[in-house]
Amino acid sequence: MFEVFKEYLLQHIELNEHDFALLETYAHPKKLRKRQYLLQEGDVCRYNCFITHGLMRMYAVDQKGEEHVIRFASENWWISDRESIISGLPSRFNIDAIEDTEVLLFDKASIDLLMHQIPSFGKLITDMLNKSFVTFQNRVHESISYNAEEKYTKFVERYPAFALRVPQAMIASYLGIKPETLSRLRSKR
Amino acid sequence: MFEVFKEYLLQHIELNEHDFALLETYAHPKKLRKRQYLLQEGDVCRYNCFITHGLMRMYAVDQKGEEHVIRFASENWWISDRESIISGLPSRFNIDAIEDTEVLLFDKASIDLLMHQIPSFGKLITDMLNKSFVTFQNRVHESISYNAEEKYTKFVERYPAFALRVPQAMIASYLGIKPETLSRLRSKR
DNA sequence: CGATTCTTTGAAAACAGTCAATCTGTGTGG
DNA sequence: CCACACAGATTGACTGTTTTCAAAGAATCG
Repeated sequence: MFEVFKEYLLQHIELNEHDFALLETYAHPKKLRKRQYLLQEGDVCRYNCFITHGLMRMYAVDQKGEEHVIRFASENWWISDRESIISGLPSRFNIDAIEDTEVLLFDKASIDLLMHQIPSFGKLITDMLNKSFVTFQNRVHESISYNAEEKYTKFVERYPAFALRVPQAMIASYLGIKPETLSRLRSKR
Repeated sequence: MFEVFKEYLLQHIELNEHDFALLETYAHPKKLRKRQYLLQEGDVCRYNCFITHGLMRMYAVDQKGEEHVIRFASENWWISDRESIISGLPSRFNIDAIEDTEVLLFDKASIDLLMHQIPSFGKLITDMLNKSFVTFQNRVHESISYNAEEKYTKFVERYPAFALRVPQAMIASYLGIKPETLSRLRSKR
């Protein structure tokens, strides 16, 4: 489990054995079964979560009880409610497992300490935040610029793995359209 | 012009006169007339831009020549194409002034240097990135969860000043709807 | 298998977009 | 100061897309 994380780190930065040992000290492994919550609306998000295996989603539930998927995340991605971690306020979002999933959890204090102790790890985390920012900015761009069909096409191009692994209704939710609409635009080619 | 920036800094962090002097050294003031570009599609974005007076927008233009507003920014906000600054690649976006505007420009090297020399300024910039991230995440959330009328209502609640200062057609573009549609949903109350 | 969940399909209604014309307010040049 | 031009906003009639509700058909899991 930690091996996957080690691989991930090696692909981005250079670390010695001492750094790895330190990182491992603060990593809390956890296994989640399909449908199991990592974070539930109303709770404070305490962990930055690195996914070593599996697939998760972050979503909000509106007044009508409908779910709206904010993002998906699979192996070698981070997921958490940044807003809640930073502010210490209850989250408005849920995070749960779409498949059986294995993660490494790092609480806020650990991340701060590790970023400080291992500057290259700090840079990695900052780069990750920058990338996430750009990803969301692009998502906003696509969301306001394209119609349902174009959004779906772009989603499949960008995330072919998600298109296969995620139930269609959740993809529809992610795109901001109804499952019936997605089914229909898929069927006409 | 720098005074506005100084006020902004004082509201967030504590700095001594030496820090202010250093910041001022690297701040390049610039005046933009209404409709003037700060960044044009295809150019590399070289500056982080702090707005001291006025109002700007960042937008993309699609194949049909239609503009899609990614974000607005006014006094005491930062604007730039982060993706282009970081990567050094040409920007897909335009940034221009909606009103006559005054800004302070900081190139990438200056920001890096200042963040390093003045840790509290570094924290401010990081906090700003975190805030921007959360803002875009929330925008995605609203964009996939609400219909045209709800999006407009929330926009007015969140940005009452923009609702007054920005032409309606640009607000429509920001919300991902047509100007006629916005006009119509405004007129029924 | 049987039960549950996910997907597809149909018909009608609601919503948003298109195109064209008109209206409004602003600012400019004569 | 007026007349005009121009950009922005509104309105109408129509088209097209997406949602809604309901039912039936697959697929998956214990």
